Amino acid sequence: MNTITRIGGYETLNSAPASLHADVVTRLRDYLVEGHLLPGARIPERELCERFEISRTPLREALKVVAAEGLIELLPHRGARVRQFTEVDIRNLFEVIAGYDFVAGRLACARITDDGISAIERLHLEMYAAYLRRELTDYFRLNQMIHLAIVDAAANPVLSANYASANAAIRRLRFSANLLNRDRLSDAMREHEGMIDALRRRAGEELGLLMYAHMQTKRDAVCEFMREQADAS
Amino acid sequence: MNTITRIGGYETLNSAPASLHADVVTRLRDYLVEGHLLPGARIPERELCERFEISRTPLREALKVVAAEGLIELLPHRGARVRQFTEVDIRNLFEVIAGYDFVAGRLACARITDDGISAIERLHLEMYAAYLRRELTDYFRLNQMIHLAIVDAAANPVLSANYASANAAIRRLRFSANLLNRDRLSDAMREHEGMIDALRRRAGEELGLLMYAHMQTKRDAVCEFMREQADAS
DNA sequence: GCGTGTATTTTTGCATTCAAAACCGCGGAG
DNA sequence: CTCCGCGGTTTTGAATGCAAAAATACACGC
Repeated sequence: MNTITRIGGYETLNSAPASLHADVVTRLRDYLVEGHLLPGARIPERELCERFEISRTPLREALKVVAAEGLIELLPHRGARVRQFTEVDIRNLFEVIAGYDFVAGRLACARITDDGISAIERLHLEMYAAYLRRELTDYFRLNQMIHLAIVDAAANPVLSANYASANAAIRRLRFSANLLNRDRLSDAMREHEGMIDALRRRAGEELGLLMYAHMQTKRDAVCEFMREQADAS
Repeated sequence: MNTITRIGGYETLNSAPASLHADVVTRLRDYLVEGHLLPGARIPERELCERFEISRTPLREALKVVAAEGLIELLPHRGARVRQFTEVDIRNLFEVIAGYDFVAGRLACARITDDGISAIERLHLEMYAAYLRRELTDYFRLNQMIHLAIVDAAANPVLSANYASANAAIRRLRFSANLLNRDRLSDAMREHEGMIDALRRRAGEELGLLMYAHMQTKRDAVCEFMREQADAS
């Protein structure tokens, strides 16, 4: 028998067969992150009930939770809408995520195993290969995996949960931004080189600051991209 | 007429007459933070319904949201319990909060007005006075206000919301820890002196690192306190 | 033809209902 | 005496129902 699946207490990351409620929250979040609904679109309660084969009550509970996470917004008597992130929203999110990366870098150096370092080095090499081949999908995926691996190495479930939540909001956006800012890739690669080096030396303070600066740079790149998009339209 | 009260999108901090749902979430959170229920205690659904004069549906929606925040945990078919924070939980929370403080310090220096700095300096002096008089309640309250003021000065609603949420979990605990670790107060005061000085010079990088280190120190003090408490029982 | 006021439909928010699972007290077996 | 099992009660989780608000359709006046 599996262990009890606690909800709250940051245990929802378990892949255990969670309760219906937790399951619905996860499915709803994924559905949104995968971009089936356009930003600003009304969320069709009735339709999602049919899709998930549940009644309105559990769906509405999930909507409130996802709204609290910031993926959607609830307009009184007007239903739920897919959150429209402005440039300022994204900027704010990146600044918080940069803080998570800072903490992750510091703690990871203190807590990661040698095998953990090797694993991240391998990911880094793979990412470098993808960079050379200009395979942006792989590059992006590996990039994400490296950051996640460092966050996980910090061995702090609270950090991991918050990081995941904040990232959900910007995942899609970041990909498009990377796509259109190819020229930024070489800088990002250089920054990653430095990060891996600091990790290898377990220089926590240095890694933390590097990761923070790295995310601030990304923040600026993404925001610039958003402004271009906005101007174009 | 008042503006629309958005929920999600981090607008819930507004003091606007929020929807019933947002209101219930706030009341429930406050009720928990104020410590009316002992950690580990079952949350009496029926009773809270009567207290808040609502039916079970909106209360249960609020329970899921507060569970996602980590204040309570939901045990399938066994109801909601007030979260029992272990020493490890608190340690993890403090590490994340330290990250928020780091970001807040950096951004505040870049964005705060001169008047804002003056206001914080005043709070600092008041806190110093409370420290000299050993008025711990005031000291603690002013301490919190200073940290909050710096976070607000960062002008990042995402940061503010996350900070508030993380702090809710440890507010009570931190107070008891301060109470019993009087000898740590002078160190804390010295650290605060340095922070105010860095803020005055708008030395963001320095302030960020000072605040991070300050919270790490607090983390250790609180965790030590928790271990003592645990050993004593 | 276009804007406006009104009636109808739909959707939302909450209360209530209902089945199922957990709790509880008690009796019996080991 | 302790442990297990069993029926009744309580509590939980989810579906449904219902009133109110919003969206929509539509007719009327300009």
